[in-house]
Amino acid sequence: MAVTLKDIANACGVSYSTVSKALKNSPLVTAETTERIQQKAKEMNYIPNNSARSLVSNKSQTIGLIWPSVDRVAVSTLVSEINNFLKNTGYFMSVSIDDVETAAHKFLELRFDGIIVFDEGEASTLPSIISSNIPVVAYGTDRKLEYPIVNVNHKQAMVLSLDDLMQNNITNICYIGDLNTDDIRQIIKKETFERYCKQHNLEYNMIDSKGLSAEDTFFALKSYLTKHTLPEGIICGSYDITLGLVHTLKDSLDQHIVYSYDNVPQFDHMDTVIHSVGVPTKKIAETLVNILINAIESKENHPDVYHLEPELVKRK
Amino acid sequence: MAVTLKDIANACGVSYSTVSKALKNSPLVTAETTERIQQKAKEMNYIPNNSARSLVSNKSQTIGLIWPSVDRVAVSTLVSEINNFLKNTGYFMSVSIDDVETAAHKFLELRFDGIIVFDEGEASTLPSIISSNIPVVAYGTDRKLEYPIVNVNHKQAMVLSLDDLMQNNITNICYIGDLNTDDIRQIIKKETFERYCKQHNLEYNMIDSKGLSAEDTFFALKSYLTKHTLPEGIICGSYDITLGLVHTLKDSLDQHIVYSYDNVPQFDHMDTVIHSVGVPTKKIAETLVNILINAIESKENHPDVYHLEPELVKRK
DNA sequence: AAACAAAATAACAACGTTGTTATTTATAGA
DNA sequence: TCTATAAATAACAACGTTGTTATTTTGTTT
Repeated sequence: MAVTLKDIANACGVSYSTVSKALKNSPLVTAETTERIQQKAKEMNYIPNNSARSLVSNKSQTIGLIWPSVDRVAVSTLVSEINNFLKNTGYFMSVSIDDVETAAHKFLELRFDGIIVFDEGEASTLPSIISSNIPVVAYGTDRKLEYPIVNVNHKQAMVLSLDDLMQNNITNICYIGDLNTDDIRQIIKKETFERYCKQHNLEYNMIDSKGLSAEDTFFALKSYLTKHTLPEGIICGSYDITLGLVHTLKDSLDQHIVYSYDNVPQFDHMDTVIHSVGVPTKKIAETLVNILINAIESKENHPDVYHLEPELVKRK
Repeated sequence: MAVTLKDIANACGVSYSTVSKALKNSPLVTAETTERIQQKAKEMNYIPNNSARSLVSNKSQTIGLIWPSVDRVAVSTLVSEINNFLKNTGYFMSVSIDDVETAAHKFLELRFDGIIVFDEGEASTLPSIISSNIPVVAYGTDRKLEYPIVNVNHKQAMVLSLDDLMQNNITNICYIGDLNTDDIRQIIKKETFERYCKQHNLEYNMIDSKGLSAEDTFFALKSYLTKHTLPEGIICGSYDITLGLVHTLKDSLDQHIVYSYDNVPQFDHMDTVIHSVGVPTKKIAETLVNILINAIESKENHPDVYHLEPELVKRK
């Protein structure tokens, strides 16, 4: 059985409430006894019981992150950064790869202090019962929810890429992305691309990557290329889709000018020149964490939509 | 404030202990009142408090998984499978991407029921204080620890590949893997390869991928190929390393016969022919979960070493 | 209708903490 | 030495559950 405050109290000949205070360096306990108690606690390998703590203080110092699509490479970078920021703020991050509803429900049972969820459209919307019981922040798209959402302005990212293509007089272009999906982020990319092209009378087409993974894209492109060719200018809907493109085109990639969504550090180390648009991963992570911690500490959860402006990073 | 048993009791005009029993479908409460109470509980959006439960029952129905290297693709498949098996057994999986010691300590504070840890050598060994307080199972290598460890027999996997190469009369071979590391799994691969080649008088060399990621491998190979060429037979130390090789060789890959560690489903969908050796991911996940759940329910944690035998999957 | 057993529900202690209140001990001033 | 005060420590209630024990209600038998 695990060591409790009472065990330490007995070993030290004091009451357990004194032990509790001593371990928290309370000024109510003399320095001398504090020292003695802490010494003993370490010696006995005392590990505080978070359940008991949480019960009385309503705090667990833990944040739940809901990440149903573990296999996406681009996202793992973001998850890593979020973990770093949370750690600096004194919170522990617990990740669930279950579906949004299951994960959120369990996080509530565990009385975690907050939830970060990757919003991927209707399917991942948290019921209001949940969001009214615990601070939630979503990373996602343009829509308004019952909790704050950090939006990386996919529209503007698309416009940045297209403006740059126009400036380089490349008018024969395509967009490769997940075209048939509920994921609003993907819908926005597609629609912005189409609207822009029509407005500027550009020659364009859109290629369905049939999914968001590199693998999906690889197969989709392989089949597409048996009948068609790719235009000079290419915009890819995500880092993983870009990987799929690179894998498909191989050596002939340098005949194209490629722009990719997701401003992840990986692009800097690639051997092929690929421009990228997006908000730097660190910036996204920092924003998500700040909003959530603020909501927890102020006990106010405003369902605001935060817009982070993307940057175009051009590479040589 | 969250709804408690007391709130439901008041709303129903019964005592809270009756509510507790009713929600657990205890035969001590009449079917009629059980129905009425469950109805009300749902209506009031009651969410049980795991902290209170855990305090009295010493169970959290939650398993902690320690996964410090989120960026490895091959591992994410395994993590996914583990989650599935745990869910079927009635446990929730909470993932931490913190370092082993930090994560394990927090899992203990949270009074989780068990821990799964990816053993990557000395640096990831759990102190005995921890393993004596909670059932632990490791996924890793050949060594004996204070808790059970599932070993995928990397030695045998290497022998399988080499035997197959010999049978095909390919005697000019190389191994691509992480050569300078503490990770015992990598050391075993390297040493087994070397010993086998010497014993059979094979012409061989070993190429350092300088890391375990596809990216690391890509750069290492790029630089290696400026001075050398690759032999016909190639054995890659992991799925990610193989990805790096594929990315580097591109079209000239079919001049080689490639064997890769990690028996992940991804290989089946690749366009290039790559043989793979390893224990199927599902098998590993199932074994890990079974051992852990057994240890939890029997309250006995034998520090056994489990050997899973790898399979060679040849592709056309 | 009284006596009893069985069924249903209520009351209570415990789990390991924290924060508040009560008690003991030490320190000082007269 | 005795009181007044401050400092140190102890005792206690509370958090939301579960499982055990106590009490009330219902039904049956005579």
